[in-house]
Amino acid sequence: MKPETLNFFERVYEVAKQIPYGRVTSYGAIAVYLGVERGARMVGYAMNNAHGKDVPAHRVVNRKGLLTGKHHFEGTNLMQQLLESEGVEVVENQIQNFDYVFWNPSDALL
DNA sequence: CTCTTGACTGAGG
DNA sequence: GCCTCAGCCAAGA
Repeated sequence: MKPETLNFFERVYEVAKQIPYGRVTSYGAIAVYLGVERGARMVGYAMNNAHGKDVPAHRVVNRKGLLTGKHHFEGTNLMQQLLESEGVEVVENQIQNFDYVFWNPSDALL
């Protein structure tokens, strides 16, 4: 697999798929890992297109650990349920102990 | 080609 | 710590 040949979206998917169980990361972290430090929004944009793929989009939140993309999931709290089923505590769309469950691709895939 | 729209982020008040 | 503003890049109309 040559990431350079993959489309931006596909690269985002590859990173998202590598997020460990029970962990989460941010759009910005993925963007930085992809070399597009200013492309955090593009990551979210890609996630929108990730629907229907094997991409754990529920493990990707904004830098505050807020489930800003929950409205893109079915129902009103599916995203939160998925996270809690993995052991991630979520209250009011806000991930608890965010620093603890946060997974930095640039650090893990170093 | 130009304009709008975001699942974002960092800086400033 | 919260709110607002502006920059950011890609895709679609």
